[in-house]
Amino acid sequence: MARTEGQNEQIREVRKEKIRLEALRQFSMKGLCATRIQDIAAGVGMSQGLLYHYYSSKEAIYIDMIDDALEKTNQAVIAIRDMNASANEKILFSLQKLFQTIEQNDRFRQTCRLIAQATNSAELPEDVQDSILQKRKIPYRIMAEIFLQGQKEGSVVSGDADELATLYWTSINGLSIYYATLKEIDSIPDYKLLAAMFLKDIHFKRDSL
Amino acid sequence: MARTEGQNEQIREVRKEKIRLEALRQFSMKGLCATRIQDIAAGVGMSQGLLYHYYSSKEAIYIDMIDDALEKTNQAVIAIRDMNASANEKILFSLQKLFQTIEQNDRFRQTCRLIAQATNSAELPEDVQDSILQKRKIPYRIMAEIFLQGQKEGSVVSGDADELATLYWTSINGLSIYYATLKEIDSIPDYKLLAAMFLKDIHFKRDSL
DNA sequence: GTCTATATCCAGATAGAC
DNA sequence: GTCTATCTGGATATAGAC
Repeated sequence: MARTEGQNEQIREVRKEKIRLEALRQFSMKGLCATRIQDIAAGVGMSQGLLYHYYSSKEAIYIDMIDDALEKTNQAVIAIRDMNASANEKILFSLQKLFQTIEQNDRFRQTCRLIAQATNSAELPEDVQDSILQKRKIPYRIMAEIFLQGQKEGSVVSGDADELATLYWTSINGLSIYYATLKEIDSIPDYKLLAAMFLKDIHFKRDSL
Repeated sequence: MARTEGQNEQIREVRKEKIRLEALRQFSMKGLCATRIQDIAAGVGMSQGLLYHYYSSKEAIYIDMIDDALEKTNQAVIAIRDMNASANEKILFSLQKLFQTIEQNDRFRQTCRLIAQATNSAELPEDVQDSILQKRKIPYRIMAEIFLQGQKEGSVVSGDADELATLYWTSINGLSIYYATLKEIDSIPDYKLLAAMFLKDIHFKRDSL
């Protein structure tokens, strides 16, 4: 009995999701160049030729992963900004969430690692690289807005808001890359330590808790 | 007139240093796999074949760069630890130096980027990767010692010293990677902001300056 | 020490049968 | 949709002449 159109569609979707999962895993570890299309196929459990029925090239898979990762990051940070809360709360909440996700979510760590690699490695065509860099700027810009809000409210330390945002994201980045390389995560620092870079009275609060 | 042995030796040394410089530049941008031996040769201004009279393989160049980078990092942090000073001073001094070097020294940024890539990308044979990870642990261990000293002296916040060291290096790492990817560096945050994660009264000091 | 030419290998991508 | 077999290009590494 022949398969219906709908069943084929379903097979495609399931397969494609498996490819994405495996591609993220491997790309995040080895980067674009050192990851072989054959390894991804083997990881998924399909032949190497079949992969080309889902993606037109290795690069296409990679770009798909990157776009997805950046898009999700941007959505998340926009949601934080639009919270009805003080900057102080937004900063603490975002850091708490980020630390928690770094600690618990393997896929999130892989995503961070992938973004870091894509941003810091120039193995893509220039136009693609540029487009990545543009999207990458959004979280920095939005965090700067939040820090500005905090400075007006008096909770955030003085200084250039863009620089504070840089410090925020580069620290998160360094941390998530670090934990992405560990086999097992035993402990992760207190997110309030990072908050101490930005919030005036955080150490006071820490000690009084 | 034939060249003497000494002159040949000298040519070799000059050439080798040029190769190292160019290899660091390119590896730090594109990683091991995406960097072609031919590009390095072209960057140095020599034929591709000649490179093999200086190094036995592409990987050999890479490993040489990594070892050198890790060695220098370890020496630097050991020198900080052995300073005759309070932990408070050691932490502030090291951060000040690091920020200054990130801002001013192109080669240093490349080195950081290379270490980050080598640590976070699994494109090397496992035994080499392991040896890198071992050497990489030393700065973390030593910073933890300094934080312990600081906790005894009362200047450093409470908490697991290993976690503080992790936060210290991952933040530095994230920052240097970020600046390594920029064409031009206009401004870099105040190093005292980072110090606020570790030192109890840093915000007080900042405001009073 | 330096170059050009070449051997060798391997991975990305395609073709065609089932 | 899936597989095996194959084409093709490109990069590492070597050989041999100057």
